[in-house]
Amino acid sequence: MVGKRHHGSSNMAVLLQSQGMYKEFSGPLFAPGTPTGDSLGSWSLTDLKDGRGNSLERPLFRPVELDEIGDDDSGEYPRQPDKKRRLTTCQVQFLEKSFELENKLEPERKLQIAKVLGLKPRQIAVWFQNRRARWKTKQTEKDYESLKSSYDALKMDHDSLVKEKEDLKAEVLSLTKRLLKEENGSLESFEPKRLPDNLQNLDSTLAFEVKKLHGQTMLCKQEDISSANSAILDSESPHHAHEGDCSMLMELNSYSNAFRLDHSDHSQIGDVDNVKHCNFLSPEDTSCGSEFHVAEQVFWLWP
DNA sequence: TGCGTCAACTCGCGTG
DNA sequence: CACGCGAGTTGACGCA
Repeated sequence: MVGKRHHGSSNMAVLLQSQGMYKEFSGPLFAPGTPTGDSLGSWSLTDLKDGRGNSLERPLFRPVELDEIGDDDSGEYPRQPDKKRRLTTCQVQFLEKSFELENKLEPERKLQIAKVLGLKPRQIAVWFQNRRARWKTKQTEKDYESLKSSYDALKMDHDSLVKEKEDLKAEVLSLTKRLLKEENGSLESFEPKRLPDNLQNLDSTLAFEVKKLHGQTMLCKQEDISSANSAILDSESPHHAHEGDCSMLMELNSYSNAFRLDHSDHSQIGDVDNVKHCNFLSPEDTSCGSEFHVAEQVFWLWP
């Protein structure tokens, strides 16, 4: 018994010091008369506060009934009754602080805490397991809230971008139609002006790459734009429009697709798929008919 | 009395 | 194979 008392007291100091809790538990530990308190020295939890800041002067142990004390697994801890009983506020607070410091429980630490709190090591292990489960649940809730707010923000961004895109699309359509009207409705008088600088650069890059990769004469030439234009303007034969030249349209739409063509077979250039690639708007968007098909290409030819 | 919380249990799995 | 852990469940308990 003497050995036990000494052991418990020194364990307490070591445990509390090692956990940085020495100061908080520096007062007398157990209320006088607590059956197990006497064996563990004169510590108490008078410095512990409850959730409202009130001092907790309850004994660390709940009072152990005499008939609860008996043999258990280790023979060293009071036998708990079969009925479930809640841990005292002080025990929970001690465990919480211990959990804050380290949410895993090494065997030696488990024994020390069990001794300090007068509980079975098994109870400490169970408490830590349940505590980890509660922590994980809360963490999951936090993660969910965080992800949800991110999702909401992204969705708002996305929605506004979609709306902006629709507005721009409508504006393009409107301006294109207006442009055609201003040209007296005659596409014949429609002369494409010079390309924007960036597109001219792109075109020369294309030419270089075509020569380099295929060692052949460039399929599409910048100087053929005028003939391409007249072909494009032939709204009755979009297929034919690509046989002569579609350099600009191809470069704008599908750089890689253009290079995948088998240049020995020029008939592929006019394939339906390639016609699609030469459109900026989706192929499904054919509500405006061939006039719009031409108009949209003209729009991109226009500086 | 219904419901939420929590200690304790069971089961399955991973690890040394 | 013992041990510890996570996940799921059970049952006691406190409260409105």
